[in-house]
Amino acid sequence: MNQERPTKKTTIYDLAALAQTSASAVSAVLNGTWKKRRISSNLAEKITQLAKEQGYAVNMQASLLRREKSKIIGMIVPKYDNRYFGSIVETFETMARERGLFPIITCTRRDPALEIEAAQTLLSYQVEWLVSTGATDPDRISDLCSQAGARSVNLDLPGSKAPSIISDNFGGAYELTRRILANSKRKLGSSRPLLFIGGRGSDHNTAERVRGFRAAHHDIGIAVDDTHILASGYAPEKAESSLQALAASGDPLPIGMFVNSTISLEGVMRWIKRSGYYQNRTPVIGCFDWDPFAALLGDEIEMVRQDVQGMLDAVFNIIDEGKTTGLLVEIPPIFIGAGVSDVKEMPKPI
Amino acid sequence: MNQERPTKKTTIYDLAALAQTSASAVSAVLNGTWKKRRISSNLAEKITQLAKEQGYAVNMQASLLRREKSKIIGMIVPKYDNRYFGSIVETFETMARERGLFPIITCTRRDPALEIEAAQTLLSYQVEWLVSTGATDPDRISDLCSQAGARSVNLDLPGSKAPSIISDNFGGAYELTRRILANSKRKLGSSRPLLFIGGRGSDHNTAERVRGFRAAHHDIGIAVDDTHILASGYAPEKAESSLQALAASGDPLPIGMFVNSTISLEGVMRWIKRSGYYQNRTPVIGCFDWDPFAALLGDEIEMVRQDVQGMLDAVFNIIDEGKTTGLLVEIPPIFIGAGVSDVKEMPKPI
DNA sequence: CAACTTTGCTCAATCGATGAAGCAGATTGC
DNA sequence: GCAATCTGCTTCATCGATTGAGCAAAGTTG
Repeated sequence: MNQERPTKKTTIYDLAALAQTSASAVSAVLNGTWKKRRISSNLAEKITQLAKEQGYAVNMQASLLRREKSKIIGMIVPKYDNRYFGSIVETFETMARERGLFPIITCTRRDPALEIEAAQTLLSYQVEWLVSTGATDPDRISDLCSQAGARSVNLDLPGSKAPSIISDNFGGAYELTRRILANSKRKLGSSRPLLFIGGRGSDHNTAERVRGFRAAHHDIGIAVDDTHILASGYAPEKAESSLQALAASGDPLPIGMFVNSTISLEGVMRWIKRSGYYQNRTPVIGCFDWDPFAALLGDEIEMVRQDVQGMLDAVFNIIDEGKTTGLLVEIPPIFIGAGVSDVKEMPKPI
Repeated sequence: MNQERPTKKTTIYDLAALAQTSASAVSAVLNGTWKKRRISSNLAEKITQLAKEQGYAVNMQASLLRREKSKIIGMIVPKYDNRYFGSIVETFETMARERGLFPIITCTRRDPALEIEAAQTLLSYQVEWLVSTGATDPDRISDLCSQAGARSVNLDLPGSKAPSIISDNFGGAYELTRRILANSKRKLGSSRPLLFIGGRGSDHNTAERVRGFRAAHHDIGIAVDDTHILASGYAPEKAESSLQALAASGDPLPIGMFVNSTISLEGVMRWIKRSGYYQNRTPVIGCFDWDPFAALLGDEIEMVRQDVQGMLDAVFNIIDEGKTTGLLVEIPPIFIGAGVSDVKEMPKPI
């Protein structure tokens, strides 16, 4: 069954020859404009039949070259190794397809140089829109896009040169902190300040979450210990070594933690298990992100789930309307399991 | 900063006009063939400079139309919602790029119709190779590919019309079962048959794993209870409801389980927690797949990690060599944490 | 200095699909 | 019965990049 297959691809010219007609008739039939172009349904049927037999597939390169719109939408994503990005990508693909757009996704492994290169490649493929997810330098990408006549949208991390859709990091962190503090009080009788761990202090999201974290402490009159804000990176190892270092300093660790992502949580849980620091009583933990297994890891892990569907609804809303103003949309994250939350200062999107 | 941007894209003709030269000189300079084509480095520099200033990006559609090879490689993947597929996709992208290939990945959400449609779309984009990961009907896809003059490779689930790379499901399941049985004996004193849960009985991988599961039982002289093989699907809910149904039947559940994937494990863990069936003593569990949080879920979860890097090395080995014979390569999975394993009957790949 | 070679470029065809324009032949209107 | 309209196609230019062929000018050789 595996002959050497130099099978030259069937083109509309081949089909035209077979059907004794012209290439343009074939083209019209196969792209659905044949009624408009007054091709008889007789010929249409014949051509369709032949195309099926020959396993004809349009050459997109040729087709797109001729058309004005590519109907291609690109996405840049940092990693595929957690549920958040996985879900973003899967939802994005589905929603793009629903709109007749062809999604091309590219993973840049948090490498700034690769982000730029990937953006350029996607632009070469004539994407009409480029969604930069968690990009280090979204404005640079927006510039490239506008040079190439493509539109861009930022997701997860905001930029100033394109519409940006992000989680309400401040509001979410405020509420999450409030809950961890409440759990901690319930469990231990008194309210004590929490540890903040994970993320990069320099990025917008982490900064906003730290702000929410501080605000929640402030509002119930607890002082935050600045040495207990450990935003040293996203990798699990970073979280592990930060905890290790802090524990080694002799400073007693807080019994409650705000973990900035599931990736960091991985490191935190591993350290807790390995170090035995907390012995049998595990700390009260909250995580700004969600993972099904992490959610099962003990009773006191409070998780905020970012509203991926909501965020992508907002992204495609912008795309559908063709907006390009630099607006910032904040989507409230979802608190799972627990009852109704009365988050204050949580601005409604749009 | 957001003018209405009808910015027509810069073409080689625009650059040619600006540089007072011909389009073909511009083309030669920008695609690196200018030495071969005897363009002076003077002109080359001038054109390069202009291209940079104008933010020129080659139009891939035009370029690919003219070329013979597209250098595009497609991948079809069922889901992005677990570490296994996430890691496959990320590794695949990296390895493709290393080879100067442009990866296009598409997610089909385990929908057979979407698989075919996606394959066709990718072929329209002139992919040279198509890697079908976990496809329901890989042979159908191989047929489409060979009609279109593209090559195909199957990953994770085997087919008969293209080279297939899969985990050594039999060997892995045999060893995993052996370990669960050993753990169970250590914990409970006696060896009792396990429960097999998750996956689709009809798919190759599940069938092979059941075979390994049976063989391991057989080899230590324990009979497998056929009603304890629950391969009712991949979704977490399927696992949950199967367990619920089995428990409701009055039949006491085994105290050891072979869970066929992390997705199923999600349902299993949820059911165990919700139902309270096992009360405080959790069953001895093994999972044919790996997840960092699941690995932290208790002490007795034995996990096999599929060797993604090894599998993709094999995939690209085939691609690099241009092989098309229908060989089947089985890659041994990795047992983590535990010491050296003495798996018998584990055939070496290739 | 005539005959070659080399240098540095341009011309024009081409890839496959698309769609505006046009052209026969059939049909309708008055 | 002749113009106007309609039907059902075909012709051809076009999208942007690539590349074989070719050409003029400069340089080399004997």
